[in-house]
Amino acid sequence: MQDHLSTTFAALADPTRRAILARLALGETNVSELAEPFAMSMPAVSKHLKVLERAGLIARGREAQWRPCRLNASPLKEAAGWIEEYRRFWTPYIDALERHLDRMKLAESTRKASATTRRKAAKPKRTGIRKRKTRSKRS
Amino acid sequence: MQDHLSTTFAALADPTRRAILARLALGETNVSELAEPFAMSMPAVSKHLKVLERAGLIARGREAQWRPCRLNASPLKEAAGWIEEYRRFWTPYIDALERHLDRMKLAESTRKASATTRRKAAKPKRTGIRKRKTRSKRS
DNA sequence: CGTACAGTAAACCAGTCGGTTAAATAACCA
DNA sequence: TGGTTATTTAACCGACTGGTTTACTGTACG
Repeated sequence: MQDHLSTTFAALADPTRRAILARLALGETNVSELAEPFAMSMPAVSKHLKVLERAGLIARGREAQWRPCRLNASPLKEAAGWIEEYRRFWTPYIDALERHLDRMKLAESTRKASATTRRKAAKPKRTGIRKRKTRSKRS
Repeated sequence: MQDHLSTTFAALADPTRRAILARLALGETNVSELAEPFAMSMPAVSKHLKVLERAGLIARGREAQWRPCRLNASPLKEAAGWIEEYRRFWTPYIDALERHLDRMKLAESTRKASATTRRKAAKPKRTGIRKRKTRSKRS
């Protein structure tokens, strides 16, 4: 796993690890207390913590025989930044407007496209996607 | 992979798939055009698309022999919502303030903790984490 | 000192992931 | 009809994941 973003998202792609982060948002604790709510062995939790640590999402210290864990949210900033780029696509009004404009622009470009040199391979004729109705199988 | 959030984050945890989403943010295309920038076979891209589709991040239609793909960002909304809960932990001022208050509260609670019945197993004495200095190996 | 406790490491296992090649499906085109 | 193009499916592979059990390392404490 090369890039920061990938390790961050991979670390977040597990409900146990997200729950651990949620717990750590309440303050630092040791491993046993983190493990307590989960129906799994300590080594399993220890592995999850290692994943979170390698993703930079937690920091671990030493306090006698305990290893206090603390949340470090800075990788989340990067992740949030990446996702944020797509906000306009889920903000309904913007999305609808955008698609409308897109369609307009397309209509216009196709109107004068007859004479244009064909670019790249196979720009499909773009009649739209039919909103999932025609997906055959895959119930 | 049970929950929505996990499948979404898992789908995002791959640079190829994020690049595909980035491409789709520019408008819908077919599979060949999506595959073009990547040094991998078509079936590999097809699998990535299937992952994205199962995560609800793209919708696929049919246009003759082409399968136009379109971005569907709504799962990102949920993901952004989850991450957003942690914003205060990476906003520096808020974070510092919060940790300060946390330390105050702790100092106070430990001051009157001598008489308290010991709760749960091993609440560590919480002298802090020493910011990664003592992590022994793991260069 | 020895014992109990907190946590990690090692070895193992089944299942998933990201990729491959080869073959199948589907639609167009001559 | 048969060929070309776009895409998916199938079978396979090596690597990684998420879990287990068992054994080890520290540290505290009686």
